[in-house]
Amino acid sequence: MTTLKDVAKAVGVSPSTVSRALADSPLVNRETKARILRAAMELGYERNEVARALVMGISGAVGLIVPDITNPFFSDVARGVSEIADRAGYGVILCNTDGRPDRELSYIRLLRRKRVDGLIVCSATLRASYVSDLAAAAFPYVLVSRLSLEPDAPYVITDDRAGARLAVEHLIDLGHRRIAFIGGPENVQSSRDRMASYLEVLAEHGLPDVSAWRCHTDFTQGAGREAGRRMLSLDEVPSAIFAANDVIALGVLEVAEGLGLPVPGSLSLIGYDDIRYAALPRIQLTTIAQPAVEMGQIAADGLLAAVKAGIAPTLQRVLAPRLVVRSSTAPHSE
Amino acid sequence: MTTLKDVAKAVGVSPSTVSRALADSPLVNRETKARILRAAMELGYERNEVARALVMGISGAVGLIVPDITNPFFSDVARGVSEIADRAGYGVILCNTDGRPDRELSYIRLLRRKRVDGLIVCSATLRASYVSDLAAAAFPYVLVSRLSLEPDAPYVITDDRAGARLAVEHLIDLGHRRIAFIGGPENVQSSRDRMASYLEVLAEHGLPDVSAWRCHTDFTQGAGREAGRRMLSLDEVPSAIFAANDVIALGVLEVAEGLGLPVPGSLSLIGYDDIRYAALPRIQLTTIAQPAVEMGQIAADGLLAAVKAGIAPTLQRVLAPRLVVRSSTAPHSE
DNA sequence: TACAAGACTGCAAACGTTTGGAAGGCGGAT
DNA sequence: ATCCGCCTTCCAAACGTTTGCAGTCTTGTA
Repeated sequence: MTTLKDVAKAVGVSPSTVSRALADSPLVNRETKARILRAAMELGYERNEVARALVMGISGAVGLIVPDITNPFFSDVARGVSEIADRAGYGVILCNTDGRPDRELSYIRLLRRKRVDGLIVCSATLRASYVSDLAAAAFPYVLVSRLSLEPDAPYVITDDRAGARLAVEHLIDLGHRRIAFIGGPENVQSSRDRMASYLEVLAEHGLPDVSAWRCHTDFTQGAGREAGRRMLSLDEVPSAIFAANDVIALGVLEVAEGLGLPVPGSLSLIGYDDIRYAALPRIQLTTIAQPAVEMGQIAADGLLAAVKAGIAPTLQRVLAPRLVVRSSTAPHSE
Repeated sequence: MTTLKDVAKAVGVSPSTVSRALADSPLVNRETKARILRAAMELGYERNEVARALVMGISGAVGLIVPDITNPFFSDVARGVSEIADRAGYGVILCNTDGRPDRELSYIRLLRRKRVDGLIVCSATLRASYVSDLAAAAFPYVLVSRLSLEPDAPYVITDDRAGARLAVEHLIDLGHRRIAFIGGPENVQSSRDRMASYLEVLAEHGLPDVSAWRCHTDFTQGAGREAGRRMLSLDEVPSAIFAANDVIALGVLEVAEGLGLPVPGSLSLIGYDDIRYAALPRIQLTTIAQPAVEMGQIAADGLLAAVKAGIAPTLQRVLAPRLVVRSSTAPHSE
């Protein structure tokens, strides 16, 4: 690879002049600048960003930590982050944790060793001690869609309690009284919030809390199938299920139909996230929409702004979830 | 951040000794090594990978260039790449090109400036001159799922002609004779191959090539809707559509049902890729499966092996596509 | 003629590592 | 007593930039 020095030698100037010329500094003569630019082009010079990062103390990259890029919600977030980062000339380093705290931690370490300029974490579990470490080290980061216990961590989330409320109240409005909830992992804040809100709304309407009708599980289709199968083969089967995300809901949909329980005929089903595939005509899943791409954009924006200003990100943004009624929910008739 | 020097000072040795100790070199005394390790721990030392990258000439990162991470096929590939890269301690830098050649080029440049150790490109268009540049510069890269014109580029693909043949022959076996094809972008090799194979199989069976029944478009749902709408409002409407990927197929599915053409009752529909959502009970899209995660893994494996060995990747792997018959295709009855 | 100012350019240090070679100390063999 | 070799450690250069400071040269002014 050709270096600054090579260009300098070719033109007959010092490396520092080349550096300045390429940075378009007013300190260097127009004509020399032109000669340098031409030579750089001819030699196919490409600045070595790692050398630059070393001296400048900035790497031009941010880390993006997600549980699973394969989940449409997170690929949307990634998309949003990537758009903003690109525009600012930053690279995005992608990490999949599968929700495992040990992997989160080792990723964080890797990324910090790589001296990324900031971190976007969509994977935080509740007791993610590394989040406090980040805060303590004044390392720039933003949490997306998942909170940790760190008191004033910067974040971009939607209001999970409000979202869950929308979902459960929608089912109640339709006349359902046997409403089940399939949550995500217990150590994920948003998952707990949705559960809490579910219980709250139930109580407000004088509906009983049946423990067999609620559970925590994983945010995957397989987990949805499993939990769905369990609940739908209960003696007293729920007439509606609120799943903590769309992927789980699709799993439930699968087993419900398999068990001869048409949706929404015999079972109303509502999801969360409004992933793209929830809108398919054959699916038409009623759900709570979260603006995933936008969340990624906002997080990246906030992070990069702070990084550039050399301060810690401060944004704490709570977006409003939105009920999207499609045809996986129907009035309860018995 | 604490540096090697800080640790050295704390222990009372030279930085080089610390460096060797942390690399577990046999050149340093057991006892000193222990002291150094302890001090490093206490000081919270984290090696600066960018400094290391500068001197070692390797960055510990690979670039992954995809058209759109939001497309399940590519998020699966990303997943596969990420798994392998992680295991080897490499970072993955994600780039979305939206299929635009200018963005591909600028990403390649960015990544080369960042001195990534290798590149996995899922986004190559046919005349991607940068691919030849990579080859010329002996820069390690692997093409995934998309070929360029570069003669012996390393790649991991599935046999697109065979896949398309499976699809079209399946439709013909079902008795269809009015078979349409909605392709991807014309400048994408796999897209052209599928088209070519479609025409070939048609000819082999003495079926006419009706130009209104085939087109190139984008690999998106919107494009699928549009093309589908056009073809399904023709005077002579096809009885079966072969879409060049599942995302397009889902778009077609959407408009077909909207136009009162039940699938597979009035229209048989077959896709390509076998994305996760094609298997949903409500969707049950017949399709040609490509092992996306595995393709990512193979590509990353081959790339990293070559990078470590200091040679150019040589793998040219053609995987077999597989027909997955579900219920979006049915015998033609007229 | 001398001097100041301004416009360029070069020198050298710094960023935090790795690593080849030199150097120091020590024990054992001659 | 001398020498050799081994074990351990250090020195210094190198990776490719950026940038404060100092230097040079030109030009205009007193």
